[in-house]
Amino acid sequence: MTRGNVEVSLNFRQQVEMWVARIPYGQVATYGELAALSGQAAAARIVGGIAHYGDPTLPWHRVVNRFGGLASGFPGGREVQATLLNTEGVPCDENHTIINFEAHRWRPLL
DNA sequence: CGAGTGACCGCAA
DNA sequence: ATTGCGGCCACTC
Repeated sequence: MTRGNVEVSLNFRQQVEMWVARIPYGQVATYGELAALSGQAAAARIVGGIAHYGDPTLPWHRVVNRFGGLASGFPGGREVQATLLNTEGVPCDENHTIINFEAHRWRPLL
């Protein structure tokens, strides 16, 4: 409600998209993390919905589940997402899971 | 305008 | 160890 504070007035979707846009090159974040950063830790599922219907220009390929596994509905398939991450220096195994996931995980507090 | 669905997460049998 | 279920918000049909 704080008129001077823009973040509070933004909706959940807006905040999620903002956080996704802030994910740096070569790092990844989880749906739950983005949901928590947006104020609703239990709304991780909504983040997936936003990824599907939201702004496609955002780096959604840097968003994965808590296990470091790639998304199932990524445009082009998980193979494409794995290739994109690999290009950024984030290797994935044959199971479409990020290798050394914790090491590449983005830390907003950092 | 109402209801269903979704690229998830955490906990309980 | 695996399976099943509830919860949250936004968007589509």
